[in-house]
Amino acid sequence: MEELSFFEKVYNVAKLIPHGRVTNYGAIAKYLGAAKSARMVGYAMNASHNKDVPAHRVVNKQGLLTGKHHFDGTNLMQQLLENEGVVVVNNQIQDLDTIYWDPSIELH
DNA sequence: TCAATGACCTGCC
DNA sequence: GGGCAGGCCATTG
Repeated sequence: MEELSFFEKVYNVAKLIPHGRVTNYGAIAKYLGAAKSARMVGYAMNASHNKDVPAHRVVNKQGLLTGKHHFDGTNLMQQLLENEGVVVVNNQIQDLDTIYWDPSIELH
């Protein structure tokens, strides 16, 4: 795992996000041991379009779909989340505490 | 090649 | 308790 670059690690963790669950950039960064690198996680998501990474399951800590603008459609990200049972209103995830998934806790 | 930017978060004043 | 600036790695101009 440590042989992989930061981006590779981000991709691996993002792939482990359960169906219908969401997490934030800081949680992934913290799990990777770089809590201050949350920015890089977001940037990695930008480069994860070619990868098999569910970038739509990764949002900011406020539960806002800040990266939705980077998807093809206008509300594609929201559609994908709603398709998994995640309630999204006005680009903001509802019941975030319920569907929140923390890799540092779940994956230990 | 150097400098700036980017789907953010944490810590300090 | 709120606001501001720093930090991180990779990519683009």
